[in-house]
Amino acid sequence: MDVHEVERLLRARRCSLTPQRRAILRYLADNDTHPTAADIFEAVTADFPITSRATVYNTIALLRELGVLSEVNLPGTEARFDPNTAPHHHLRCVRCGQLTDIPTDRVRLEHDLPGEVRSASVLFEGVCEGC
Amino acid sequence: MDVHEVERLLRARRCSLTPQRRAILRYLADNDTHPTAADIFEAVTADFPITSRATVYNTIALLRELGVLSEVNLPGTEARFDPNTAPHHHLRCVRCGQLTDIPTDRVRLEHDLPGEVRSASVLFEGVCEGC
DNA sequence: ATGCGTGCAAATAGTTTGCAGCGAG
DNA sequence: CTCGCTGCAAACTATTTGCACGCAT
Repeated sequence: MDVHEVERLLRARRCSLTPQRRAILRYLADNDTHPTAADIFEAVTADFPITSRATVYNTIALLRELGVLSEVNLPGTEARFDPNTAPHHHLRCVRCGQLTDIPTDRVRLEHDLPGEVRSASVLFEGVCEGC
Repeated sequence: MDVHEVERLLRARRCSLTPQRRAILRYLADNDTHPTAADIFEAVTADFPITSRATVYNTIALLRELGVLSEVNLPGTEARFDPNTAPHHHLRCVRCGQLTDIPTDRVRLEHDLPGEVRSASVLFEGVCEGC
């Protein structure tokens, strides 16, 4: 996620570039840790102290509308967010719980589904390299 | 999900076969609609009126422990449950929102991930046959 | 009989909303 | 200056928990 591109998109929409939004963008840019809303709130509060949960949720919703943030849901966990909106897959480590992005070129996927299939994402479960 | 097999598993664990649990099992058996906890509560209440949400959640947790029920999480929706615990994939229709099971033999999946990969499930997004 | 499972209600967690005032453009 | 954005707090939704009683075994 490129901060400047997002700022451009926000301006095009006549949305304000408030300090809170900047702080959230700064935290999310190139963040591959799949933070929860609470993670974002905590990090942004440390950066720009006066920020409320509501603003974090509002901004998440806005970024999702702009198509620069995607939501990842896994069984048994809260929603997580991913500034990487290019198609990619995920590996969840069954040992440490960490979620890792997997580029599409490391996976070959074929199917014979009828109709129009627009996208496909794979969730792998296994042991990650760190474990 | 076979009701009789589950009842056997429950007995093996010395768990009671209460009317509420039977009603829940009856509803879930061969149910491919991926119901939410609220769907289950509603359906079971119609079948066996005296059932509380807590019992539905307790039973869901129990069935998950037994490995006969799996949880499916999609962005922007509550948790859904699937009595089909064999490996399979999903197709979410972008038009009607419906979630359909896709058998593994309709998909070919290869990857070069290091380490031990135990399972992989694909979420397709597209237009389903009905639409 | 005896203990697990139940309903109920309250607690908790995550998220959304209403509103008045502030601040970005 | 003006309207969108914010913080706050309350509302809401989904889920979990504590407890006393009742029912399956």
